[in-house]
Amino acid sequence: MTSPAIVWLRQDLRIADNPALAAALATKRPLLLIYILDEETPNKWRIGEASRWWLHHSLQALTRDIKAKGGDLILRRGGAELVLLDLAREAGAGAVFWNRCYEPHAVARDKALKHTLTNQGVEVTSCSAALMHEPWAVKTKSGDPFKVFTPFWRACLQTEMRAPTPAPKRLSNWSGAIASDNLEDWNLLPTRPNWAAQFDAVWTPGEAGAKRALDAFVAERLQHYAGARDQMGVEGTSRLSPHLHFGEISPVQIRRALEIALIHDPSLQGGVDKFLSELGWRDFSTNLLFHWPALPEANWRAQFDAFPWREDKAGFKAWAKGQTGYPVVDAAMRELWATGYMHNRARMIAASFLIKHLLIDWRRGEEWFWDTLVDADLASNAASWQWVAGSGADASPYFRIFNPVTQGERYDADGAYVRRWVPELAGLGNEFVHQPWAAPAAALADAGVKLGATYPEPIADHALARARALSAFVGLPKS
DNA sequence: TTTTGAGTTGTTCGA
DNA sequence: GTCGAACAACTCAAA
Repeated sequence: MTSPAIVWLRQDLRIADNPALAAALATKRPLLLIYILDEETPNKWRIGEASRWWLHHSLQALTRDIKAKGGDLILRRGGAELVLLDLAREAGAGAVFWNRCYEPHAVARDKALKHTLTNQGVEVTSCSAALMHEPWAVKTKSGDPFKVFTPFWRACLQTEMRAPTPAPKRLSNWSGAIASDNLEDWNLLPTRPNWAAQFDAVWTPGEAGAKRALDAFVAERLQHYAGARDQMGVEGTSRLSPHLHFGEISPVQIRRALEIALIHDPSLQGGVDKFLSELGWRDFSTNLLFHWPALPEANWRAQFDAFPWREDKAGFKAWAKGQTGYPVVDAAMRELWATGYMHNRARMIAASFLIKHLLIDWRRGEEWFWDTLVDADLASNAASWQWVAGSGADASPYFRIFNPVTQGERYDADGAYVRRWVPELAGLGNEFVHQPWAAPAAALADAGVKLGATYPEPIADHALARARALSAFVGLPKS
């Protein structure tokens, strides 16, 4: 019996355009496909609760897809390095393939594993699959990684990108007997209470679901993406982020689909350019994490180490539960809780509120998002929170403090977003739905709103909070 | 080495 | 209601 090639699937839960899988198939060895759930290796950024829900369904879909092509997916739980070495020994594997991850712990783990396996005579091949460009492929003229997005993206656009690989027709499975865990035994799904009850209606994890989401986006929303992406009450965004995070679809596949759509309809150019640059931000964030591994834990700009963050347990709790008294902030946080997702603009508004109105450390927000987002991604999450805080690369200037009322009126003008997620305010007219405290008593009574009873009073005064944040930022040491 | 132009997403104030 | 300026100074990237 020919010794098998192990394909270790991680954040690449797809069959099409999976370079590691394609490379393994090209060796003509029989395949041993494995996914490892590692809850043993110490890691502050272990997979969050909402992401566990996604992972369960994604693995279910992947197993189905692999079996349909004559293969099988082996599930194992434990410390990833030990599990993989054991499996390689058990199966007498001659080669191991994986697609690269870029989180600091994954980079270190993979490097050690490659060394050990190679010393044991097992050939190791790692591939590029998750990004448009590897983090070391796009550099400034002086050879340093970019710290500003726009020149980074310009350089990306001038750098050759790999072509997507087609889906294999058959997966030649290794015939040896290998035990697999039962997915159900991993207890990835929430119970008591099942807070993910609404997730099913919103999401279809898996490669087929990702493809459908992309097709629907291209057909229905790409045309008006550049403007509609900011409207919180409208489905104007792609909602591909969780599919991308788990690797159910790749940015290279997406770019190919956009190029094809563009050939048929040149008027899509604006939407295509805008959406590609959003994928560029995903690459940029991963680059930052790769080159500055402390990004999730430490201020990228060290002068923020002196920032006078407040301890405010009650404020944090009100924020997390969507009870701040600012309708658009509360809608955002409740959308997150109900669906594991938050609209992009709402993320900026909610994050700005926590950091600048409540003066709570961005890392508290980062942890909350990590646990509650189905698209939680170490690089994007850390880079984006630092961007809002002003402590990050190419960050928002300190005086940019979102006004939740103005933002609501501009990007949720008809109040649809607030009414959907904060139904106790649904009866208020458009002029007060973003600022119920300004409504006359009669309007509140008509709408059945009792401030402080059916909906909270604002937990911070915008003008005061803004002034406080500005003075805190001005007090920071220079450079 | 020095210089130069530019830098995701905003708000407020006053004319 | 609308519009432009101020909000600061710094860092980055390339010439």
